[in-house]
Amino acid sequence: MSAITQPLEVLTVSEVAAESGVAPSAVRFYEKHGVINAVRTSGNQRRFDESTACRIQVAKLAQRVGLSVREIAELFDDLPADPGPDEWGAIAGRLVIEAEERVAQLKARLAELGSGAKLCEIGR
Amino acid sequence: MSAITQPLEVLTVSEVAAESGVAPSAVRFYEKHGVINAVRTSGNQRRFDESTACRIQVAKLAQRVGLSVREIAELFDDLPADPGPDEWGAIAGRLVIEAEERVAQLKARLAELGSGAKLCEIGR
DNA sequence: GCTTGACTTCAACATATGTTCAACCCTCAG
DNA sequence: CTGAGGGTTGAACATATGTTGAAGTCAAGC
Repeated sequence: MSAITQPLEVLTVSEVAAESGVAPSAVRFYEKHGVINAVRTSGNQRRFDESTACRIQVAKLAQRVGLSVREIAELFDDLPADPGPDEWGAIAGRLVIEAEERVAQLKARLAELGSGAKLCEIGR
Repeated sequence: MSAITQPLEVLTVSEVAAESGVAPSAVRFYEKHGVINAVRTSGNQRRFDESTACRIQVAKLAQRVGLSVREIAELFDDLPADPGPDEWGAIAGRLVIEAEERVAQLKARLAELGSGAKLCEIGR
């Protein structure tokens, strides 16, 4: 089994930043907080794999629906390096579920506020 | 037409805080940023109307789905003092729409990321 | 093997969202 | 009218999410 071990982690901070549309400082920030992962060269420079820009783009979407960086890092916790479409799909699914749950909770609590006439009286 | 002008703005900071489940400092923060409105007594103390606690509770829900305090203040911009159920309903509706729009955008962009195989490859 | 451009860390700054504290002021029940 | 309890402002602190800049190191093409 000669599985060729290709250089999977090859992108620099700037490359990832350009690919994902954020500043290099943000790339370092996301690594520090576990949203993305890097290996280091012998000279201590970060190298990222191809999936990194995708993680960042998903992270930005997640922030928009209310997830914190910590929550996003947790979401990605069991995402392997170089994930396949199936693994990405699972993460995306979980993110959508979480977002929909928040909206469902929003609706439910708004309804509560409206019915428990005492506190508030939203729509009826 | 002797419309009795009842004391509509009568609650103190602490009362609103207790009613809405946040700290008094947060109540002052929300007033400062236009999420809630106060009138002042002759001695310069804040007085809020009964709808204030409701605004705050809705604001907390809105934050959970990704709206900033500024966005929430804008949402409440055309909410009158002492709003009726109809006005509350309109605000609640707009908030739900906004939240659902964000989730829809999340789904759409996740789909884009998955289809434009070049960038990412989420689920297929 | 150099030089130049990119990378490193660390600290300071910036904004958003609050909390805490000190010093002072108002309100209202008795 | 007075005093206790709560309100006021402002500054400092705290956390989250980044950006900027300085001082020094690495990488890679010539």
